[in-house]
Amino acid sequence: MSKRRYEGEQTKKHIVDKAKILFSQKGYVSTSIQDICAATGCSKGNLYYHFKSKEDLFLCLAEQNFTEWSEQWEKISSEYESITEKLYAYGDFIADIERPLHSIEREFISTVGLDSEAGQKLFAIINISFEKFKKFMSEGIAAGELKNENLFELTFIVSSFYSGLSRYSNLMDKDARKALFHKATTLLLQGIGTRNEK
Amino acid sequence: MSKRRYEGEQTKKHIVDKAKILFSQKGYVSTSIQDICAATGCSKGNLYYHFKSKEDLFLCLAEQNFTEWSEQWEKISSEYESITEKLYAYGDFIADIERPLHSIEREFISTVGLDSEAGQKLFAIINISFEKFKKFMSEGIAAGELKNENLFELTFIVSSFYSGLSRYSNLMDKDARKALFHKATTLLLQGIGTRNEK
DNA sequence: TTTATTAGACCGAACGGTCTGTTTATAAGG
DNA sequence: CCTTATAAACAGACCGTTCGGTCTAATAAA
Repeated sequence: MSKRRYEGEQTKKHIVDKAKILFSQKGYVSTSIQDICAATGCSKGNLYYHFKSKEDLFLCLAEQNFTEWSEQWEKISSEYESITEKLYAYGDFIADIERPLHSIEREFISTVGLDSEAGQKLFAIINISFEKFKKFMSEGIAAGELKNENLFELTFIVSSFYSGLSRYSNLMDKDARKALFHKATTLLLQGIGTRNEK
Repeated sequence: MSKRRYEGEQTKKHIVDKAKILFSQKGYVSTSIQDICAATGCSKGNLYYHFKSKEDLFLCLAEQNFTEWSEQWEKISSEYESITEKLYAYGDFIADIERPLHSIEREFISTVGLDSEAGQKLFAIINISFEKFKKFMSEGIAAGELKNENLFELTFIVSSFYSGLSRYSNLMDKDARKALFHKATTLLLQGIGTRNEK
C-alpha cells in the first residue's frame, strides 16, 4: 500500500505545483482543467481522483501557498533583529516570488462568491496571514520602531503597498524587482519610522 | 437621420457604462456577453452591431475610463497649489471610485496576450496615464516638495501604492475608504516629503 | 482478489460570435 | 401630403467550441 500511496501523493503535489503557476499566470477562470492536465501530463480522471473540484484544487493550493509563505515569514522574522531589517528582508522575499498568488485571490472570491463555502475558506486563509502580519506590525510599534498608528489601518496600508507593488512589477526581471522593492521599503519606512515626526 | 443616430449613440454609451460596472465587479473573463445584454436590456445582435467583439468593447470602455480619469486629474491639478494638497485630493478622488477598472486591466492583458493587438492597445492607454502621473511627480520634485528620487521608480511605487490600496479596500464603505486613503497619503508623504530627511 | 490509481470518452451547459430577419426614422418623388 | 426606398438600429435563433465534471474500464501493486 505504501509505494502506490507515495506515488499518489507525488502526483497530487505535482498537480498542485503546476496549477499554482498556471493560476498565477492566467488567472483562476482562464486556467482550465485541461490546461492543468496538459501541463502536468496527467489525465482529467486522475486529477478529479485527487481533487473533488476546481475550487477544491485552488483551495488546496492556496493553503499550501500560505503555509510556505508563513514558514518563510517565521524564518525571516527569526533571522533579523529590528523590524526595519525584517521589512527589508520581507520586501526582498516577495520580490523573489515571480508569480504571487494573491493577485488571483480576489478573482477567486468574486467568482465563487464571498458567501460561498469556498469563498469563506479562502477568506479565512487570507485572514490568518493578515493577522500574522498585524502581529508583526504591533511588535514594531511596541519596539518603538514604527509610528503608533491605528494597528489595522497601518497593517492594511503596508500589506496593500507590497501587494500592489508585486502585482504591477511582475513584468520586470528579478534584479530590477529587488532593487525596486528595496527602494520602496526605504520610502515606506521613512514615513512609518518614528525617527521622522511630523 | 439625426434622431436614430442619437439613439444609437445612447445605447452604445449605455452598454459601455453597464459593462464597466460588470467588468469591474466580476472580471473580464467571468463577465459574459449575455450578462451585459441582461444588464442593459439590449439584445446580443444589437451589442455586436455596436462593438465588433468583446475585446473591442473592453477597449472602448477602458479608453473612456481613461479619458474621464484624465479629466478629473486635470481638474484636481488645477484646483490645488501644492503637490501635497493635490496628492490628498487624488487619494480622495480614487477612494471615491467604487469600482476601479485597473484591477481588471492585468487580467485582460494576460487573457488576450501582451503581444496581441488588443493587448498593445490597452498597454498604450495605461502608458499614457502613467506618463501623466510621471509628469505630475516630476513637478513635485522640481518644486522641492518630493524627494529627488529616480523618477520612474518613484512614480511606479506611488501609483502601485494607490492601486494596491483601492484594490484591497473595495469591500469597505466609502467613508472608511476615504479615511484610509487620507491616512495612507499622510504616511506616504512623510516618506516622500523632503521635510524629513534620513 | 482486492484496492489504489490512471486514462479518456463522454455529458450538458455556457461561452463568444454570426446570421437572418424585422422595425423604424428619415429622404426622395409624385 | 402621402407613398416608397434606404439604411441605421435592433432582436434572437443558431453555430462551433470549450468549459467543469462524470463514468466506466483498464492497470498494477499488495
